Amino acid sequence: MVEELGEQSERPLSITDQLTSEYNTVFNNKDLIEPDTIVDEDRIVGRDEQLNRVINIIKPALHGDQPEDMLLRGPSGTGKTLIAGTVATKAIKIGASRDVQMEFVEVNGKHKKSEHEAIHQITHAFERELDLEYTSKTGVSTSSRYDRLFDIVDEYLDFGIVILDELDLLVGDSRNKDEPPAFSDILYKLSRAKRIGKMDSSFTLIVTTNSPNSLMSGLNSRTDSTFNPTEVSFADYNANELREILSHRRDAFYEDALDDDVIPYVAAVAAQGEGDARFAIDLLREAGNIANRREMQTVHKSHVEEAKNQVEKNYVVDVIENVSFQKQVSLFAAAVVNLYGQTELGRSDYLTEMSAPATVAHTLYNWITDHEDIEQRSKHSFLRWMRELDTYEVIELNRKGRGNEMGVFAEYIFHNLSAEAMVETLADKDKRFANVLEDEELLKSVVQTNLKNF
DNA sequence: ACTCCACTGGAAATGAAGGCAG
DNA sequence: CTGCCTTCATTTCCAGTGGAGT
Repeated sequence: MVEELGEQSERPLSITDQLTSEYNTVFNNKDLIEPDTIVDEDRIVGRDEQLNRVINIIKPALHGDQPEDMLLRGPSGTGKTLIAGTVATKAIKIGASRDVQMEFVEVNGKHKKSEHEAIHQITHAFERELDLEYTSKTGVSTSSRYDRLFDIVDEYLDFGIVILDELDLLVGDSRNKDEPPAFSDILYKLSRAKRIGKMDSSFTLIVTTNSPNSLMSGLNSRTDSTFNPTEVSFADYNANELREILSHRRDAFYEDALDDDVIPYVAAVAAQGEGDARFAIDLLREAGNIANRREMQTVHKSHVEEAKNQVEKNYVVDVIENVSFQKQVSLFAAAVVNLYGQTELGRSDYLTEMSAPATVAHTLYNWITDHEDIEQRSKHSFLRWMRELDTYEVIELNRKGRGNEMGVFAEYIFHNLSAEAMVETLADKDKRFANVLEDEELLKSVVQTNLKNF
């Protein structure tokens, strides 16, 4: 606690000076283009049909009837979560004015590892919304987590809305193939609780997914018979819709802070990719940030061009920051090998430049963990983590051969975020990484010796 | 087609953390 | 406090895989 205060370093300008200096921004209301903002209904574009359907499905809740569960399907950034969240928020407001106690919570399957964790998160979110005392996560069976959840809904709510975002990603422990994925159990237990009438009150499930097929085929037969959602499809936005979406959020910026061609350009760039509205909005915001940093009054097309890189980088940085410490160490080791090993890497025929061979990266992992007194895990774990980071597209993993009867090896390539940026990001985040970098010459020679011996 | 070897991937085992009952 | 239980991360064991040169 006390340590946090001790970190102040000397600054050229006093804090007061800096805080009171002229504030230059192109943003009038930045909230409008923050990722998680739930916007007014009139800012929702090109999704009239979906909006109507979701509204009609939720509506019975306001009259004491049980709404259908919903499955919102479509690629990412097509407004699924936005619409679910917006309608839920509105419904809660209306409910409150009619003395119907409602609440909604949202969990994203992407960030959850297991059934237990997901249920805990839902329970925890309700506890927070309702100002209840938090109950602990570990040391308690999953089924008692469910019970706590049902108790809360029963006791404090007339109706709950649970949004399960990107649920197909919540596969849980994939060790046993015969076991259904985690989301199957979650859906089964939640929808069963309603049907069986465990509670006086009830809730509805809104599931969103990019790949409805893998979701529905992952359900086992029990779940299948209890979970029968109404499906609503969402398609990619086209450039026109993206343009309109962005125009509706134009007032995030000051009147003349946007060049005329900025919004069409952002829309075109985003439509070229995936038709992902989130990406479009991130891009617009980042372009604004860049203009601000340059202390310019207006955002230009060229800022968007620059922002493109930044946004893609941010996605990777976001992943590395949310990954466990051991995985960060592994990544750091691989990045260091890549960064300091260039000369050696270029020398060999079977090594790609800008890569790091797994074996050497692992040796460095061991070296770093020794050096910084970090707990050391097995090679197997190291390899698994790196594979995992490959599936997150943080790095690219290639399998290569070493030549005659020398076997194959894996090499890690840094595409989306350069090894240098990766090392910097991590060194920024944790002192121990920065420590390792201090002795640059030593580190360099360790890397190169190991590459030579490889 | 074969060989070598580092990696892969599944399954089972182990160990740690932490709440709960007695 | 002790023994027990659940979940989760990691380790251990083991049977493949596959790149590339012969």
